[in-house]
Amino acid sequence: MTASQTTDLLRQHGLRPTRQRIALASLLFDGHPRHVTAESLKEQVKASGIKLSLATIYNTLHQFTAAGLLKEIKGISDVTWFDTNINSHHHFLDTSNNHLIDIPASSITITNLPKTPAGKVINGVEVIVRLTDG
Amino acid sequence: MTASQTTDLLRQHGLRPTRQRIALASLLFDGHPRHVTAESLKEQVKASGIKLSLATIYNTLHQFTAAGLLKEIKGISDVTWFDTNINSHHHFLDTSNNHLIDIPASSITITNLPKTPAGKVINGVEVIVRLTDG
DNA sequence: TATTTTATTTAAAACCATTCTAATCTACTT
DNA sequence: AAGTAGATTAGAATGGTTTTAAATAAAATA
Ligand SMILES: [Mn+2]
Ligand SMILES: [Mn+2]
Ligand SMILES: [Zn+2]
Ligand SMILES: [Zn+2]
Repeated sequence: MTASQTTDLLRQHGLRPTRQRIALASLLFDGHPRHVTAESLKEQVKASGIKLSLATIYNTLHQFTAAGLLKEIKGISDVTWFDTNINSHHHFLDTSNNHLIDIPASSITITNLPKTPAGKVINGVEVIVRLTDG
Repeated sequence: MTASQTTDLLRQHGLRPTRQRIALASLLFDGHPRHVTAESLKEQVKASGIKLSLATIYNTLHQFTAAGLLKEIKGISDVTWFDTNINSHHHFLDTSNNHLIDIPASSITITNLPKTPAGKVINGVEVIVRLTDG
């Protein structure tokens, strides 16, 4: 993607094409799917000779997410949960009150799973069904 | 569960039946399934008039987990991930290197899902397939 | 273009869940 | 009862993330 295409993309999403956003957008939206953390992106940025603050990386990742350019992988929440149900099962996560409700393992079927990468083995499957009010 | 049954349970799992562990075990293993965080458990403990430190709650939750009495709900990891793939899809999480690999949404089927609680609506489904070496 | 307005960036501090440290205390063994 | 290994604790440290507030840059206006 050229610099001017990146600029257009940002403008189309209501974001000023600053030097920092252009740098991050051109790293992120190169056509290949990517999964990044703020730290991993900071390292890529550093490797490419650009200097920008970690706060800007966080700001930008959240702005790109709000604009629909990225999706945050949410997981269960930012605190560690412990479960007295030690059998394999899954969860509803009620985001209105942060409560978990069990879903029996038998409710979920995995079909056509891509083959696991060579030398790897499946260690567990965790399904989170997110609930909101309404 | 009586105090002596709780004591037995702890001993059976190689844990000394201390006052603190007995208190936490009797709150946790009352026969009803529970999902707790260190903070939520601290509040229950406090409400029941027992005094013990947050460090002990963390220690005990991890010891109970190591003993197989609890299961930790792991989520994706302790850092926030952002994904350039904004379509609905799922992930392998390779725990040996903390890398994510996409799994198409079509690979996962949900069947016999318990009915969503009244007034709630499903907002998203996230599946994490955990991989280890071997 | 020069000026003004508004949004953005940044370093540093704050935040918050969790872990660590090291001193004290307790359960078990002899 | 004494000794020892293990457990608890307050408080400090850690690490990812957010906030603050001052400096800078982009857009709008003249
Ligand atoms: Mn966030
Ligand atoms: Mn843990
Ligand atoms: Zn559960
Ligand atoms: Zn993905």
